[in-house]
Amino acid sequence: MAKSVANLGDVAAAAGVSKSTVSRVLNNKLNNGFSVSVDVRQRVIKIAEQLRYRPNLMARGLTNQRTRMVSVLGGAHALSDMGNIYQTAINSITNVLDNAPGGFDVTVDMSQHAPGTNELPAWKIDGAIILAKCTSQTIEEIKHSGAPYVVINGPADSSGSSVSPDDIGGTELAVQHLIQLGHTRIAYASAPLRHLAGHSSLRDRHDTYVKELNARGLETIKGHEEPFTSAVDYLKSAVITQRATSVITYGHMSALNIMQAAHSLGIAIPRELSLIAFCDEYAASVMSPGLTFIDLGSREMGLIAAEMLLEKIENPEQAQSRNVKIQEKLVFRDTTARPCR
Amino acid sequence: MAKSVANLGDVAAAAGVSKSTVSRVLNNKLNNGFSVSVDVRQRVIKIAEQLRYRPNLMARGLTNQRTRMVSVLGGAHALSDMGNIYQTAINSITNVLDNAPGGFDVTVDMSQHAPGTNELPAWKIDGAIILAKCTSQTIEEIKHSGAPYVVINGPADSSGSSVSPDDIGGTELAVQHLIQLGHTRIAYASAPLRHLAGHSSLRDRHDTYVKELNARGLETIKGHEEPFTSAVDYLKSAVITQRATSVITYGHMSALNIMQAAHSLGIAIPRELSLIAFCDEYAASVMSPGLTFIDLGSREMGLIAAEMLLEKIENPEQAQSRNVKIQEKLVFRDTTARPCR
DNA sequence: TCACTAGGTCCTGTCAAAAGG
DNA sequence: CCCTTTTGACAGGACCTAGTG
Repeated sequence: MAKSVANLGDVAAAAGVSKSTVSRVLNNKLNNGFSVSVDVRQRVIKIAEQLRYRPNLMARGLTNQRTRMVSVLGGAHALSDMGNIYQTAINSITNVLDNAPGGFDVTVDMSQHAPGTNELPAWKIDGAIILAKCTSQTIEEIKHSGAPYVVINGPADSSGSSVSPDDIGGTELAVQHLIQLGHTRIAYASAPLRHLAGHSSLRDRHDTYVKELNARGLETIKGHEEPFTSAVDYLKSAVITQRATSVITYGHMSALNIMQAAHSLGIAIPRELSLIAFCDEYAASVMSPGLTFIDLGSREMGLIAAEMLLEKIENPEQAQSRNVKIQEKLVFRDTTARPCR
Repeated sequence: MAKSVANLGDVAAAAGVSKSTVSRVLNNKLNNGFSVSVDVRQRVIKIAEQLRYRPNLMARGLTNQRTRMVSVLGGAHALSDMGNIYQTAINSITNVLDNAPGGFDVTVDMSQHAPGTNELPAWKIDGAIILAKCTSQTIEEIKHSGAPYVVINGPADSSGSSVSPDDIGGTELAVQHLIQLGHTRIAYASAPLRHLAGHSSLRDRHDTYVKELNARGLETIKGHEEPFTSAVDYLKSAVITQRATSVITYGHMSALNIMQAAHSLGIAIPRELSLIAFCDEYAASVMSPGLTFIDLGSREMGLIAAEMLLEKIENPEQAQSRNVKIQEKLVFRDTTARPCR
């Protein structure tokens, strides 16, 4: 009673030709000196449509060993932070892969895998994109399966490519911007986000802050060493006690907390405090007032990651692994200004 | 040179038994009077591990017509809003399905499908969960494929189940809460979100606001009819001109905008203005001050949706479609208080 | 009854080969 | 023997029915 879906044989029978002919017509295979009469071609196509024929991709994948399926790993933790950069990246990844010749199905794996277990889908995939990180076991599995992979905003070993934002350059831009505006008391507020533990961005942004200030003979503002727990307490210490006139903060969520805290302490932004954060265009666009931010280039990251992956899928032998750094850009808007003191 | 993955035959050869034996051992099939010696069983399992054998699911799916794969559709638009309820729902969906006997792979389809095209993955799936909405063509495809489906926060026709929050009840709770606190001038601020066009929540929340106020002989505050474009202008009209002492707003993003606007207009929350929004626990938890909100129960929605889907997958004949309404709950925190005038 | 296996089945893609002119 | 059009047989990997010693 279950609806039986039409298969190649059904179409062949209905069209009065062999299965091979149907297969070749529908797949447009013109290689081995193959040709069909216009007559047969049209009949086959028409009947396939009538019967709503869709090839059974399990059988297809069984023979040609390709599934045209690309998996995005690490979705569960990467998407847990509100509106973070990975959403934008995923959008551009799907754009590229959807529109690639032949097309790929992009699926995001959302399972929260217990540590030590395998993150790969049970399906054979043609390629993988990893958001920030995955377990070393997963990397092993991917390598063993032979599928190429690209890591976005995280490290890859020699067998895989990576695309990351240049956090060092971005932090330099932020410091330069504030100094050009006339600030000399510049604070750094780190992120309290749990799932970021150990991510290079934490270290890179912080260390560059310290290095840049030291290089210019400026004093760092205490509290930069570790994540703040209360934005109000942080501002009391950094702005009121230590007289910072500007804060560079890890991300848009911490920026939001700092803005709220500044309001409640009666500190005007940007008149009394300049604020700058790392995030992407989308996150910044939904905040008001317009945040001055270091654009991580998430759209570009997704684009490049997808293109590199595509190259490796199409050309497994030839394409080689690369580690690309995306330049971060300063977007000057309403939360930074000359200091008033 | 390409690493060839071990298959059933390889394991069988290495263990010195037949493929059937390996298959049955690994699948624990004890039905048809099948049995194995402890000896063979252990040897097979050990060798399978050594060779890192993983069944080729294409071949498996070919025979038993099940893929143990569940697809979440509508991810692209559902996840575009920062930190919205679907992320939480997806998390509980994956929890349930991962831990189901046998386990399911949950993948979220992220492609932004051109209107009129098919949203289904090319793969046969065992079931689908739809976030808010999908094209009617997709529904047709799912039905034709015979896979069961459940819609979260959206309408389903007779062949599918649905789980939605009770927006009418939730709005009643919000109005009641404000009235109990002593408010009589209650405003409603709708959402400017594009991808929500036509969603029942827009109508339900708005209409219930009007109905509840009318029923109590209270005047509605102008501006409720359509989404605001500028939160500052909205508050000027609703709070300053029309002297509203409280605002019910569509979601956490509009709440955020209103909080920012209130700050910049010098309106203290909750002393001069009470604010209440519809969202889930997670969104509310990252905002400060603690937002009073109507909890949409996204975790529960995901849970129930996954369980209903599971039931239909395991019991295609017996399980019947249901439309479940989740009760919304008021969470009283720091943005609502007695009016001061 | 126990312990195990051969071989057919699912459906598509491919290749060598054959039919028709 | 040519070319064009079409085909049958088989591979691919796991599962299951029927069957063996």
